[in-house]
Amino acid sequence: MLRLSKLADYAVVVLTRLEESGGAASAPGLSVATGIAEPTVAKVLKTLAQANLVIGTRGAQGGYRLVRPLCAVPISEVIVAVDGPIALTACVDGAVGACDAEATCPVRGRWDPVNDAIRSALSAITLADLKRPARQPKTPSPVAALAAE
Amino acid sequence: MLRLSKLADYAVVVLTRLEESGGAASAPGLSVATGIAEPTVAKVLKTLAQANLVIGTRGAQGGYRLVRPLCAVPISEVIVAVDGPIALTACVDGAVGACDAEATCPVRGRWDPVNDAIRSALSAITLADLKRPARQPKTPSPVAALAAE
DNA sequence: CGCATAGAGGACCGTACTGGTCCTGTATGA
DNA sequence: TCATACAGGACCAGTACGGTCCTCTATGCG
Repeated sequence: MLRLSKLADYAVVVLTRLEESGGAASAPGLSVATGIAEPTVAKVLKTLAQANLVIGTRGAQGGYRLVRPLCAVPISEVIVAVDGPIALTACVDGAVGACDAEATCPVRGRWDPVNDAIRSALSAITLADLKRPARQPKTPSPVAALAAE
Repeated sequence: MLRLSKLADYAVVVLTRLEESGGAASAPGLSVATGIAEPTVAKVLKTLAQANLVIGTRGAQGGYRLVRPLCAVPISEVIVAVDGPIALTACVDGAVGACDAEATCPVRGRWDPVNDAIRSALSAITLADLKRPARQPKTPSPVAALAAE
């Protein structure tokens, strides 16, 4: 189904909520705000912190705050942070040994353009583009431009 | 990891091999040609037949043949045939009830542009684009155009 | 100074999905 | 008439993911 992991979905939700909370909030607070279980929210935030998308401060009155505004965060970055590198198949970047039929594989290493296309498509969309209303965006988003082809 | 199913990978391999065999071959024949186990090849071909990407003829001397040349088959079609609709998350096309936090979800239904972007990116690449050499394509592929943005 | 809060970083387990095989039925050519 | 090959399932095992929990560290407040 070409599915994205739920964690990545949660990450987007949490980050969006984080900005709505003024750019800073705690994991328990975000849990009640989003309806996502607290341990899960914490897990997502910890992952995002490792990717430097948020910064966590410990102690009482601690919490997480956004490093960049959502409009400066492409979803590709979130996906990479949570799900790892974007690669549709194992046969990427000339990886050797990942596929047992390397010798006979007729599409050897040719998924790369596909991966690149998806990467660039995801890089063109920022988290701000996923936010609620934005009914009539003044400037047509790159998404629309891509879809129009 | 945003992974594609192996079956879809196999499908591309099998279809490519099918064209190299003159557009027609049997499942056992494709199995030995690709190195993929015969039951798996059969499964993939059955799926592709349901999607009208190949046509199977029964009986001795039977087999499968391509309906369209590879250059007329976007990979998106193969992926949809094997893996189902391309949708990164459950919250697609305004599906209701799929997400238990619909009420509070701040990105409700906003993954759609992402899905569209990926769909269009995958639609712009045909199976012919994945074939072996094609080192210096005369006409820059749409993939390159997308990546250049 | 001590305690409550909150993040960091793991380990851990159940489930659901995928990959892969196999079985039965049907069609067709030699 | 039989061997071949597709059609359409059911079926099983391995794995990866989602989700929870535990321990440790840091920090603000009473």
